[in-house]
Amino acid sequence: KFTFNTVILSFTKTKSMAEAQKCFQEMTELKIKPDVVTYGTLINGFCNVGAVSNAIAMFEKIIKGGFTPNIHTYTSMVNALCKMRRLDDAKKLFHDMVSKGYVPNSVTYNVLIDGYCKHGHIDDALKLKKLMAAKGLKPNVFTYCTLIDGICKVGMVSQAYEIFEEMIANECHPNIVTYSSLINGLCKAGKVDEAAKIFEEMIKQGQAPDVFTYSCLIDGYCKEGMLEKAQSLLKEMSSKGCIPN
RNA sequence: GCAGGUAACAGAA
Repeated sequence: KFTFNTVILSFTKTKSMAEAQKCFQEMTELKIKPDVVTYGTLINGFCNVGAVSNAIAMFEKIIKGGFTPNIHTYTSMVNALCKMRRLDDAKKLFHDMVSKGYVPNSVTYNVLIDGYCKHGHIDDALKLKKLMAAKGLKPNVFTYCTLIDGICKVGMVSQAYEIFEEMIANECHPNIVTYSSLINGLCKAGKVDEAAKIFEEMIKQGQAPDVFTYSCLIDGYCKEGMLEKAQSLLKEMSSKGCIPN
């Protein structure tokens, strides 16, 4: 069973859902009982290729079959619905889940926070962050990255920066995604100089910029017409072993 | 038989 689960997971990671399903079938033919992980892996796999209807079908099938989903299963489904822009359905499932006695963990909150952010519902996202804190779940790097990106994207870069400061004050260490999101936000707001400062800061903090980080800043410089800066960054990234794509 | 190992969240163009 563990072997099959691992193989199925590999197929879902390479987005080969046909292979994953074949593997699942093979496993049942061998009378090996799929478990909650097997179903969870498949559901998440379907979600990641945008086949949310397959995910929902499988979710309903296992429930009808008397199988008990766990928090991972629900979280995957909530995430899928959010990514499909079906925020209301996602919220509904979240509440169903809670009313059935499941306790959302930080990933569950994070996916819903991301859903709210991607819809521009920043107030609701922040409320959810408060709620998770009230439940004793500390916002983590994912929570902060999600919020910083979301808040930047509704054009409230200075508020995003406040969240960034809050995360540092709460001893949650910014990572490459945090810095890149903030740099992107600042660049898109035309604040390339500030973005460059954050870029320096991240290096000072021992976080090596990657292709995403460089792309954000290079794009920022280009859009401001600062082409020399853009070119020197392009050179710099190659010299630091970060291959431009 | 027991224990352990497997699945869910964030960034650019």
